[in-house]
Amino acid sequence: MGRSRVKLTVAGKAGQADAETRLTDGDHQALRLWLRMLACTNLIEGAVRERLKTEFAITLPRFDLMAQLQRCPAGLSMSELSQRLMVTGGNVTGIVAALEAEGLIAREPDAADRRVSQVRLTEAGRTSFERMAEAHEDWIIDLYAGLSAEEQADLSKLLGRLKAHASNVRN
Amino acid sequence: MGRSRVKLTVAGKAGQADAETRLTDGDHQALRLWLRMLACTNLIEGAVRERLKTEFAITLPRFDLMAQLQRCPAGLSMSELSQRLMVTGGNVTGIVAALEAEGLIAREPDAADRRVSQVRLTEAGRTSFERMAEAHEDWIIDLYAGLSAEEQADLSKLLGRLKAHASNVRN
DNA sequence: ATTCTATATTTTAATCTTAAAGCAGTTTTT
DNA sequence: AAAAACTGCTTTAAGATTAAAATATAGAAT
Repeated sequence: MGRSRVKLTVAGKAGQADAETRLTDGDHQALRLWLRMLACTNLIEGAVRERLKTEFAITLPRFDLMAQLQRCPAGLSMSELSQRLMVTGGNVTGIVAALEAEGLIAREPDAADRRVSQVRLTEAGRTSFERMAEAHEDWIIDLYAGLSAEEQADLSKLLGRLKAHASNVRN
Repeated sequence: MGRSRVKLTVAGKAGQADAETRLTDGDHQALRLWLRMLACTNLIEGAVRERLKTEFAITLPRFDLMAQLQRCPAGLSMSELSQRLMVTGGNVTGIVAALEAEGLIAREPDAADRRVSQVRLTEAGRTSFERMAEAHEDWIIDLYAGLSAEEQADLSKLLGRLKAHASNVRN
């Protein structure tokens, strides 16, 4: 992301160009639009990831998992987390293990079904998450502040229509 | 500016629900918009990944790298690829190695600077990419077909504005 | 020319991700 | 009840990704 011109010598995230940069006149409107949309999303997601890392030393997947747990103080099973996060079970296993090792979440065996683990935030996890969530929402608000409320509503509407259509485009 | 409590999730893939599904009334407009945008992007990107995999047995990163090379028949160095793809050099090293092993690209030492490798598509790579690119563009056109040309233009304009603003939101 | 600095690339260690295989426990069939 | 089928979770293998360290080469400064 457009850091300054400093030495992004070897390791840095390279370059200022984005997906859109590689377009040609011949490309179809939809393709151009797609690349622009991708560039936008990556820009915002990258900013969020970076700030979560630098300000709170946490990754986005872990933050997302904690967000689910905060909304369900009673706890969630691994399967429920998998569904809500829209990722595979194996993935949840790994992220839960990491957060548990950090003391931010805890697991308890389910009394009724011995296959199930109930996962919930610890007190430390809840406290930590609340601070992060507040900052996170502010970042998003700032990142979208270039659009007025009306423009945001328009954008939302167009995306809603796009989503509705794309969901139905099956092979 | 602490706002309402954040209830969010950022998507991954799998399952049916999407990021938007878990919003609450208290959430700020920008946050809702962001989650919707993320859901849209993930939906489309997921469809593209899946089809590249099932129809052409290739991953999206590899396809993207080949797309860069097709635009530059003279070849690109690892650094140039890194910049254009907006990923780190180490990442390019891995993807190039995989494509080279498949015979789709080739590397040649640069005559002028012995640190540099020039990478380009092989004949097989070019042929293969052309077929994939055509299908890819068709998929995108279909996925966006729920929006009229005007709506697509509106969306593009809004995203352009968003991108311009978000690029300037630096810490 | 020698040393210092910068650039190009690779390697390594982490994290995240999926698909598929495997294990353990539950439920349904027979 | 025994067998079969299903569910919840973990493990494994492969790929993508980054940051940071390591190499090798080039260019600049002394």
